[in-house]
Amino acid sequence: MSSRRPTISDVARTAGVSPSTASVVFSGKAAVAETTRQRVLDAAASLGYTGPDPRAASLRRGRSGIVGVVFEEHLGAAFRDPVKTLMMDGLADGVAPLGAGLLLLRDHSPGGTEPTLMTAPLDAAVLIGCSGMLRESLAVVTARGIPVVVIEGDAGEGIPRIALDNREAQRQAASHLRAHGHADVAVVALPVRAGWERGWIAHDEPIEIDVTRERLAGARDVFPHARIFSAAGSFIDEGLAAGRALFADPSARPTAVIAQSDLLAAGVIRAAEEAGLRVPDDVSVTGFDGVVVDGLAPYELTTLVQPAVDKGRAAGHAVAAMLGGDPAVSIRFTCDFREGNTTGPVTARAAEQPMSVPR
Amino acid sequence: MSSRRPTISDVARTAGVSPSTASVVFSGKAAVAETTRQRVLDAAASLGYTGPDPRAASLRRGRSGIVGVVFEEHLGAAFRDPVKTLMMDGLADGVAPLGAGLLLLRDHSPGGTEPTLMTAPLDAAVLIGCSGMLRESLAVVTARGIPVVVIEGDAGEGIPRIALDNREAQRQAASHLRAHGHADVAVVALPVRAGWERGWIAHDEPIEIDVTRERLAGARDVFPHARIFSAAGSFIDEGLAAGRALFADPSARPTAVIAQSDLLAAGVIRAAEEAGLRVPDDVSVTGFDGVVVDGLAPYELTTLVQPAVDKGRAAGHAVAAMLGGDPAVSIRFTCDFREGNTTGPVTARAAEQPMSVPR
DNA sequence: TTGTAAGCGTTATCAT
DNA sequence: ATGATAACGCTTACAA
Repeated sequence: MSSRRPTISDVARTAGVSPSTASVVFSGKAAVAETTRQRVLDAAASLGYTGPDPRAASLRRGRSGIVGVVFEEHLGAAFRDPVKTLMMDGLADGVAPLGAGLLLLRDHSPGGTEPTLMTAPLDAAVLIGCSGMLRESLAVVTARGIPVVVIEGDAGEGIPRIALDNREAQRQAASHLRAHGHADVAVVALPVRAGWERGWIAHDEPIEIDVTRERLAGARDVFPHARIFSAAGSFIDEGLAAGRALFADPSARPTAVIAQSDLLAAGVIRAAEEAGLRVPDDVSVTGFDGVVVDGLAPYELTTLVQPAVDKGRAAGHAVAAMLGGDPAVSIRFTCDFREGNTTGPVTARAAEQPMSVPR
Repeated sequence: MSSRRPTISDVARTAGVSPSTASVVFSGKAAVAETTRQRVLDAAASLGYTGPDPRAASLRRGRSGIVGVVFEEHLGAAFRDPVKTLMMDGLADGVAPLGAGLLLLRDHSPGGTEPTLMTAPLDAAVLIGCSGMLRESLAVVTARGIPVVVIEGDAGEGIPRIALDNREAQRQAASHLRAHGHADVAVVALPVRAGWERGWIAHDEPIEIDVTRERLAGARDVFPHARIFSAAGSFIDEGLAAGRALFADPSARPTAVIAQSDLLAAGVIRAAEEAGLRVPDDVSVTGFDGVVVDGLAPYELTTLVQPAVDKGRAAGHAVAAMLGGDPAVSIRFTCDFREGNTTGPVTARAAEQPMSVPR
């Protein structure tokens, strides 16, 4: 009907009050006489005014109520990872007090039209991992005074991080295996770098991804010579493929496998079953993350439970604090070792097999 | 150093040009002499200006470059569903030409501070499902002229929908089973309503969730008397539990199971194995969705492949079209029947078993 | 190719 | 409790 959408001024005029009064009616930031209030509301209703335009409000306020979440990967891939999903949950919680929503951002925008760290109206940003490409945009964002927090990654300089005791935690699992008498242990690792194809890796292979490197270091603290098969991602099928590689040669089977994620561990277990091995009697398997692996029952993984939700929540709190003017703080979370039924002592049958030769 | 962040006017002044020229340098919307351009860029660099403030730009332009995605559930739960994940992928694609990003929004805001359909600076909104609670906010949003599209749900009135031929598709799978001689078929259904606990349902049970009801109707078109076990969600473990219920009584085992999702089907298969039944020799199983079920190999589900990515993309296109002033269009997608290795003819051994009695 | 000018719709501040 | 005023920072006709 009307040529343009009504504004708060229109409402004010109709109600016979000033724009500031009308504004206050909608924001509730100050007391308004009930009769006035009602008059404004009626005017709004009659004009079809549905409340302040968030765009204008955010300009004036200097806040958009939006927190950007930046992923390194394709969005679809990111959400297949249960740990990331849990983190998102925590993050949503953590920024809730801020009244903020989460804007999904991809690291690299091929088309160029997508919103980026630089073009989106963000109040703050949370990076999940931090590859090289991102560093550049990061400089821009911090220059603009937008708080940034990095989860599982290093953005250098004074950017607060939400970290995990990956190495120490993984060492715990390894020690657990050693205490059970395991000596011939293999590692099924997360990817070595972006775009990695699955395969065995040499002992001096440079590992670009922080999480992979740290967890591997923990395993090597206990088993320096463990063979390492690096998967192409944290998926059950990748673990299955890795497990097949591990168990292919009956004369060189490890008695235990340290998987760097629960999904990989689940795949390894499946490969073991396929090879006629029983878990944990013939081979012990440890995971990492402590997520619920759909369909893994009746197994209960021996794993490191990481506080994924808390990590997300902490990131949310961190940006909230920074927005409030408080100094940025890095936090390091700790994993809990949880013994399930996928690890056990080396048995006669397992030990009977010829030891595999490292390398 | 400076008391406030530099604006484009500051840059213009420093460069000795007008604000509009500086603006154009950053937006690239018009030709600028190279020397002028460089002068502006230098000025920006010297002032530490990192580009136009997106908030101001969005007010002026009337576009924020943000599309809201509204979920009924907890974010974490939503992303555990591979179909939703795929849809998000398609959606991200679909809104890309718009240059828009996706803002995650939850249906229900317990705290009350969360951004909502009404308070977020959205150009458009996509609802995944549409529960009652949402209807109200919807009115507000549409009143404001913000385009809205609903995927898998009914928002009433003239709100465009992205739908699926659930009933017809499910009927195809059922017919396939009948053609193979199956007569004693059970259905493992998606939840009957929000908050549903798994269990058998009576034939007159009212089913509140559209998808569940439609797919069930398709199955009943062929097998009116099929017993129905409704799971609490689309998860492998739910399918496993359902399968156990189905196979518990050896004297009342169905020769085929119609699962309303691939994840449920995967669980049913696992339950079958657990019960010592071979798939498809002893029991045939069909799924729905056509997603890759991590860890299901070597089975390949007989299923209905739904174009999940396309659905998302279509939703993106739809809002893009609406933003362009074109009329809203509802789209109905079609599933493809795909025969895998989880269905087959009724065998002597399966038929040998006593038929189960419906009800 | 560059400049001028007029908002975009709201809210914070300060008076009254 | 209400109102007047002045930004918030930018973009885009239109004019030069």
